[in-house]
Amino acid sequence: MAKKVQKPTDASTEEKIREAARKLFTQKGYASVTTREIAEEAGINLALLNYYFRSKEKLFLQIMEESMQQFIQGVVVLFNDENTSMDEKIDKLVSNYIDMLISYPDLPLFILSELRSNSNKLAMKLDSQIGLARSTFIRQIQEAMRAGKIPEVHIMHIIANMMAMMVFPFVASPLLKKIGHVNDKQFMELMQERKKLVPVWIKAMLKAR
Amino acid sequence: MAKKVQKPTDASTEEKIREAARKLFTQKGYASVTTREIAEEAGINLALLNYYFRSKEKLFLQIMEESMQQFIQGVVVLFNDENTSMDEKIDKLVSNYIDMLISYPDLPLFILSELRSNSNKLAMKLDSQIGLARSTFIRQIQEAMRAGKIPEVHIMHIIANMMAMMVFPFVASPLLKKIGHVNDKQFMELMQERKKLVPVWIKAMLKAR
DNA sequence: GTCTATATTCTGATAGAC
DNA sequence: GTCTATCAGAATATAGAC
Repeated sequence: MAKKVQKPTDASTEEKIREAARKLFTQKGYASVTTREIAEEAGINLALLNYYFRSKEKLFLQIMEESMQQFIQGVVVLFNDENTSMDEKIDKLVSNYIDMLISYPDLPLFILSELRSNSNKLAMKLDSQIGLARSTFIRQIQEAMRAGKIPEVHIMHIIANMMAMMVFPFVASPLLKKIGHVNDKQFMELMQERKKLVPVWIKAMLKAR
Repeated sequence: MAKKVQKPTDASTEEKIREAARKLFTQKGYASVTTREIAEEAGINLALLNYYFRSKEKLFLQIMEESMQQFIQGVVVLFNDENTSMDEKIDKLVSNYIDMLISYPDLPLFILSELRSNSNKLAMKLDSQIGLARSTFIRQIQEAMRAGKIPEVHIMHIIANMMAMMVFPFVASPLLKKIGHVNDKQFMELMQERKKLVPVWIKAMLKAR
């Protein structure tokens, strides 16, 4: 009975700030969020933010590293399983990844837009994430192409297409809701539906010529 | 011999500012751009920007209206042609739209990210654009579904999939370049390739069940 | 570790001369 | 119409007390 008695705050202050920053950055982007907002959202004082993270940018870079890992690694990890067929892998990947996106719907647009406006700051962090991804993910697909199960196209097309089918609806959600006349609840139901539909579409695409 | 003699500036000052703003906003997003930057890029003084547009936000809303029109109308206009088959429409739409995206590769990410962080300001402008889109574009597809040429799924899926295949690579270009080990030139060549590939993939997807 | 107060720079916008 | 100079407010960051 030591730790909890000493401090009335449950989650550590550092973590509270990190959580607040993650929420606001993901919702509004780096440039639109002020450090005061983050401090208020975290229920602490502005000075404390700089005490823990030294600067807005350093805090941002920490958040971005975690976010990029979540965004990219999610695609990769599942492809490391050598015991399932290509088609089974697609089923699993899509289902799990869309589940992740349903939990963090603002994640992809956040990452992609910060990657555009802050490419200089983030190039290194991106590289380290990609490094882990390249190795296993891509080899799997290229083998299937050489085996003649899939028409030969540049691997980037395949990756782009698969990511597009999973990620794009979340990136364009405000637009798609308007065009499709669906509300937030219906939209999420449609995303649930996509867990079964997208694998069918991807497999059809892969074989098309 | 009146107009050009009176003013030494070739493109009207107003247009120079608009061009500079469009360029910077699309590259970096509303919040990351300062009015001073825009003035410098336009080669004029900060005060002039406010003289012509009264405020940063008013300037932004003008740019956004034009950009959204270009982004959304491009998809729609081509679907108004009643004299071509469904498949021909897809070929034309994809080819023309990807051409547009090659000319303005930053447009989609700009619009989608501003739509997230400024949904309040932009809701009206979005509605008026969508209004024009809904009518013809969607009816065409729904007819094909009722005719049994396409499995019945929610129309939003179809729109999302088609947009995803055309737009997503441009939204995720920094990521895809890294993962696919392609440079800027190769990337654009792959986008050219997609003008022929995407229609094939879309048709395969539409028929898949 | 946490706060208040403050220094410093930046940003949007305007006043006023030409 | 275009510029210089400047204001008022906001934002990041730090100093210093507790």
